[in-house]
Amino acid sequence: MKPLSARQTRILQFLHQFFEEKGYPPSIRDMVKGCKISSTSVVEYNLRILEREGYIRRDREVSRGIELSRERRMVRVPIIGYIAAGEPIPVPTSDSWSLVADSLELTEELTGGKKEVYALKVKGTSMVDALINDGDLVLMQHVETAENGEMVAVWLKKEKEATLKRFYLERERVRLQPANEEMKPIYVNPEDVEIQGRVIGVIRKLE
Amino acid sequence: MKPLSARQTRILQFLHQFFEEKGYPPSIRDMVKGCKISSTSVVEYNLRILEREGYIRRDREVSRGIELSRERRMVRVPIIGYIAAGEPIPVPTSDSWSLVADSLELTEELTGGKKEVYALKVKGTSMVDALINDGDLVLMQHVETAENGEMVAVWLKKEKEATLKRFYLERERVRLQPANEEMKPIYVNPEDVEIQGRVIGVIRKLE
DNA sequence: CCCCCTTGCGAACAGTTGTTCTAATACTAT
DNA sequence: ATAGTATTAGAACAACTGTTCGCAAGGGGG
Repeated sequence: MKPLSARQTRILQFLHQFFEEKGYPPSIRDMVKGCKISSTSVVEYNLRILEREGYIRRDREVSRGIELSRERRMVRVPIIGYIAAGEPIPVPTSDSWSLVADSLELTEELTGGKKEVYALKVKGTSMVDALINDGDLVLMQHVETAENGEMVAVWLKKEKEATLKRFYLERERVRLQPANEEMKPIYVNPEDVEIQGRVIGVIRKLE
Repeated sequence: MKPLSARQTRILQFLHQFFEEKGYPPSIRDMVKGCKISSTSVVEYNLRILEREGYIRRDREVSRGIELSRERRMVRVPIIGYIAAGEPIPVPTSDSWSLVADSLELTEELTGGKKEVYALKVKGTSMVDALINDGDLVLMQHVETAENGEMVAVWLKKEKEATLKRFYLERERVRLQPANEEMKPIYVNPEDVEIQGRVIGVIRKLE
């Protein structure tokens, strides 16, 4: 993307502002007025550049046929339960996406376009070594096996404990590494590890 | 809201679908074609009803002047810079919302409807005591004074250090409490504290 | 200097589009 | 059935709107 001229920046900014305000795109003559430009052809000229540079998409010959390029996709993520040290980790079922009361609305920017993302609310401060606090929301994707280095939610059968750690399968053992690099990893037997999901994000809301 | 007729439901559904697909609202004649209606006046007639019942908002005499009432709760949050232990904390300027290259799109669910929210990217692991990791995004709101108990970004003048802590003004000193409750607070002189913003959220994206 | 490219300007054209009017049809309650 | 309301149909109009064309001003390089 080449840098935009002052006029192009102005038009792009007006485009966003108008759309935000009205809910539909401006006409070329709206832009003439809004950006204090003297002719529609100047706008037309600069719109071509904005389109070529990928800032907008246009449908020619259609009034207000401008689409702002940034993705505006929203995803509704169900909060299917709580995650706490001593309790089993909830696993999504087929109903999860339809029958759940509480949910969270996110952009695909946060879910990375992944499918079947769900959220768990953290109960208690047992996950501070993963830099996760009481009340945080953990974005999860259901998997049953993990790649090395991925942050996963695991259930340790012997210890009867749920935890969030980075997963590394080593020779005959599994190394679980806390997100906080200053803290020491724990080593467990592979049979003791039950992978419940992959952590793809953390959201903390403060009041 | 009265129940909608089949035709009105059809139109409303087409409206959403068209908008989702194209990024701008359909014209009345688009709806005629898309909903297999024989006349523009029928669409006009039903649009009035949809407007009266609050499903849409219209700007009369404006082509494609339709705004969908549901879900328009997206906010673009500029990432105005980095926050690191030894560097001053960036403060938003009036340009921040228009001239920033990098930005984040969020729902108002996360910003709580607050105005002038911006984001800072965390550089380094110096904020682990706030349960914030390298690469995390901190959602901020610009304030110059803080209420007791709020999580704030502060610049400690004497120590030349940026940090995120809960703020408590006590008799003659300021107590800065890490989010991790197991860690001890630090006490500083009020003159040494420069409040740069209020933390309203934390977002961590994992790959 | 000239040439080429970018950018800006004004006007005109043709297709698009919201609106309105009249008439017809369907449905409901009395 | 009858009156009244809700809905549909078709057409015509005036304004809106994207496009295009000719022209000109500026700027950089040969």
